[in-house]
Amino acid sequence: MDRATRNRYETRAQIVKALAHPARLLIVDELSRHPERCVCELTELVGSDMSTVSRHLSLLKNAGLLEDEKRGQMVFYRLRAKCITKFFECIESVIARNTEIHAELRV
Amino acid sequence: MDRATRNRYETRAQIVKALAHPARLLIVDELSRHPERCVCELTELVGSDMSTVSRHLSLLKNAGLLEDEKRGQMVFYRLRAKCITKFFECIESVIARNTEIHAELRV
DNA sequence: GCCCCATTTGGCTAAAATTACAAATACCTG
DNA sequence: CAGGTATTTGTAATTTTAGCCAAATGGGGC
Repeated sequence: MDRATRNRYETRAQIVKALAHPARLLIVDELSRHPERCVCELTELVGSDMSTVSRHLSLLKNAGLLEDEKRGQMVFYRLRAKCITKFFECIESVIARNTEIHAELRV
Repeated sequence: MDRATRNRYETRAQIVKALAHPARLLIVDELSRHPERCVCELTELVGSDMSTVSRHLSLLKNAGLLEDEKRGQMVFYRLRAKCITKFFECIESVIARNTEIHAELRV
């Protein structure tokens, strides 16, 4: 495999990694249901230290999944990649199927 | 947030984490284009040690994304969650948009 | 049974991710 | 400008992940 191809998968992985955390999935989910949310609101939602949430947010932003806007002393984050929502449906279908199979094995 | 909700995002994250690696994305991509592939073929594709690839595969399988079938002394893996393909399109669109913006900043 | 081949697992090391606390920054208010 | 609030960044400890080599497992063929 050539370097370009390898780089493409590396780039993709970077974006997927940005999503690969429960707190960050929660944040993205929240932002898919609301036009925007400030750091303070998201901090309360996630329930971790604000510094931790801020890092999660900048990670998502660096991946290109969120955008931010500073208004006054607050910073508002918005979801930039709306298509992510469909991905969640796929994930849910996988979970549903996994649960089915678990149930089968149990019977 | 209650424990059930927290668990839901934890479960989702586990699946996303399974995808969050260039080699694993490559594997899933390959399996979306072919009905099945044995470990030896995937090992050659990825270009890492077979033991490493085997671990990637069992990770994806445990997440419910792949299924395997042993025939003779070989093990064949198949993609179980076809909808993942759409996710890749979304990722690609994010990458495309990121590149655009980079270009803008450069000019 | 013995040897060979494909795959998985154990054990270990190195690298990356996560988190909280503390300190810095930035902006608003009086 | 002083004080307060929202957010980010520095730092350091802990945990998780990745990778390879070597050894184990499980079939197949002679």
